[in-house]
Amino acid sequence: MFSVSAKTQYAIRAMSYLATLGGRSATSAEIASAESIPSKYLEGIMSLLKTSGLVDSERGKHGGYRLAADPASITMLSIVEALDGSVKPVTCVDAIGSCAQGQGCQPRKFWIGLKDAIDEYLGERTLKDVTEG
Amino acid sequence: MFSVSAKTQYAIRAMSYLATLGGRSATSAEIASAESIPSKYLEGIMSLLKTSGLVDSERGKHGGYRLAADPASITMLSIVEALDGSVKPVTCVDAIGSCAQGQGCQPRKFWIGLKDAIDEYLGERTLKDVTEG
DNA sequence: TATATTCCTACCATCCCGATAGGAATACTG
DNA sequence: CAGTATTCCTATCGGGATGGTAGGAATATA
Repeated sequence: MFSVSAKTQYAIRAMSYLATLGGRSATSAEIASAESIPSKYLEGIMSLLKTSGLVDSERGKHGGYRLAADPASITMLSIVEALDGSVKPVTCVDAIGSCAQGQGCQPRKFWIGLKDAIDEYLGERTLKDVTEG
Repeated sequence: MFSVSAKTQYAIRAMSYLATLGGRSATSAEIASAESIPSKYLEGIMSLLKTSGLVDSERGKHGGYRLAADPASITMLSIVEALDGSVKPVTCVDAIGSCAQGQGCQPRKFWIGLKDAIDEYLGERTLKDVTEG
């Protein structure tokens, strides 16, 4: 359980690849080829990364993608959230007044604690940590 | 992302309900009614809990389910694993030699670390913690 | 104008999941 | 033994998410 979508795994590999380029930009096709990711599928992923501000893009000839920030300042949490949304074990974790049990709901506290644990782990590792040995 | 299946949430509620009975047994139908869980669906869930040794069951008239252990010694991890399997963000976390990158694969270490963080959180809370206020 | 790229929309196939149905096995009760 | 209440097993189904494809519009360069 708690498996990570292919989309997110692809995104991490794409980001890692960009991190190795030292600021140079790469086209979606180049990344797809280098990382063995379905080319057309990756296009959509790169768009999501763009929307979230994790990469910058340029269109037209000689266009492509580059990291929008230093690998050391891009958290894994930001990548994961860009594709699959925020960590939410159960739907009520962010619905403040929605719990019929009120603010003392113990299960809800339990799930929020899990979310916090995951967010903390993902938030304190960066793309640099995962990319470099 | 990382949402918990309805099956697991149902299971936790069913286990919580059993925990309130102080050792008395309850039928699947009673639990379903008390917790507003689809009755037939819950039957299958109880079977899984039985297989995992979390509950004991008796068939026939006056049959039913009871907790197999004290709520304080049933970890949330054991419940979650009974239904959705072990925490496995990516498939390679437990495939020792399967990583083409060898033992130094950094992404794999990252995912294993996430698994460990989740397992630790779930492993150190018990049914008692979640059931009681 | 030609070409290479991002970007947008629609579509499709497949799998997973929540849920239902029906009935077999089992155990108690009179 | 007959009836009944239960667990347990197997099959099925509909819907939604997911991985992946297709085609083309917008945009930039040469």
